Amino acid sequence: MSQEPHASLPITAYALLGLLTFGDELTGYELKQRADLTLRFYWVAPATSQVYSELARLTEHGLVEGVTSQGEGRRTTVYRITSEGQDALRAWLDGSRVGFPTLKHTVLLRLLIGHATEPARIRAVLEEYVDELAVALRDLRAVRDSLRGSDAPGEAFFYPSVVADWGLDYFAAETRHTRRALARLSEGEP
Amino acid sequence: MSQEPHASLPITAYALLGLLTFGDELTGYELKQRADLTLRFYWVAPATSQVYSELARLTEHGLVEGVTSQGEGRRTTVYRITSEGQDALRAWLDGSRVGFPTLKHTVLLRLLIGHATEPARIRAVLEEYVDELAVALRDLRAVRDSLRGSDAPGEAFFYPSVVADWGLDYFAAETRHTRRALARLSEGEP
DNA sequence: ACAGCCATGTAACTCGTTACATGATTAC
DNA sequence: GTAATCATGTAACGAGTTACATGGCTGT
Repeated sequence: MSQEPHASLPITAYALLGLLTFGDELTGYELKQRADLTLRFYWVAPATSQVYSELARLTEHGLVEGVTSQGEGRRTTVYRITSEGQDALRAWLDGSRVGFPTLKHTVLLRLLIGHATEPARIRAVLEEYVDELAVALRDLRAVRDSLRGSDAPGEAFFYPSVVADWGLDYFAAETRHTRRALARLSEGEP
Repeated sequence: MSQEPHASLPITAYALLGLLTFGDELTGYELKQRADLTLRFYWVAPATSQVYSELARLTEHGLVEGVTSQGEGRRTTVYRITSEGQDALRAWLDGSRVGFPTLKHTVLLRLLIGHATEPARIRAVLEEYVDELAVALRDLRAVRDSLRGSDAPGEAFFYPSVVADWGLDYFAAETRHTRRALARLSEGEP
């Protein structure tokens, strides 16, 4: 049970809590997999160890409860969100300042100081990024497709599908921006 | 002088080092301002204390050197990049894996678990984001405009101008994506 | 039998933040 | 004279990572 009702958690804790609101109970391991699948595009892919420590803290606060099954074999704990957890999540969504997204864009950072190396190297960096964007697009498209069937307004995966489509648009836009920068770099030299 | 030539620094150290490659010498305070002005859009706006501690470390490694002027009044230290620093920066640009950008998108995170609160709240979050994007666009446009005059290929601010234009495209795209999501949310309800 | 995945953690460490402290200089 | 800005840090802390340890289960 939660002693401190107003203890503020890191956003990642709410992110993990949010992943538990889609109707199923998950082990730490599964939660990590789910985070890797979807959350990584918009937030982070937390380390396995962090998933477990965050789950421990959420349990302490009573926002999550785990059922441990100790057969003779492997010990596993399945977590589900509690109603206090639902309340806390909603309070976070409703009450906290939104804040501007943070971008840690290693490609743009390199481009910014491009004059410190050869133009060919910068072009190579941008081309590598285009390739990686294609991979990300493919992965995210697979996720998006897996939501079909319950992505209509009111259905379970409506919001995730809106987010996935946003992500697809985002990667497509990034690809265009990268191509535009490459064209700009070619202006100077043949 | 650097004892360990291969001690790997955090990326933020290279980012700050990169800000010192535009031909001028800066105090820690000025470096922080410059980071707030441009770096924050693509990387981070490091805390003041981190700027100073990072400068101390860069100095230890011999990548930067500071000249302290102790008049009778205020003590100030102006930093410039050394040739070892130039080499290290170039080695980082050329040698390290690029890596995919990391997005910590609080808006998308909230949208992902939108079903945990009222639709009206989610719409409000998105509209707030559109407003903040407008501010960011205005700020970045001012930066971009300040580069005019030396933004042609080969000139001092060519790369920064490419980056700034990319950023402007990015914020414009984000605005479109947010509007699209808002439209999607309105499909369900009148 | 052995590799690879499932499952759960601990320990040490770094990055980066907030809060705080100090004092000089400039603008009104 | 006083508020804002310039300028430089220290201390405590928290988030998150990497490396490591342990062992059961599954497919070939």
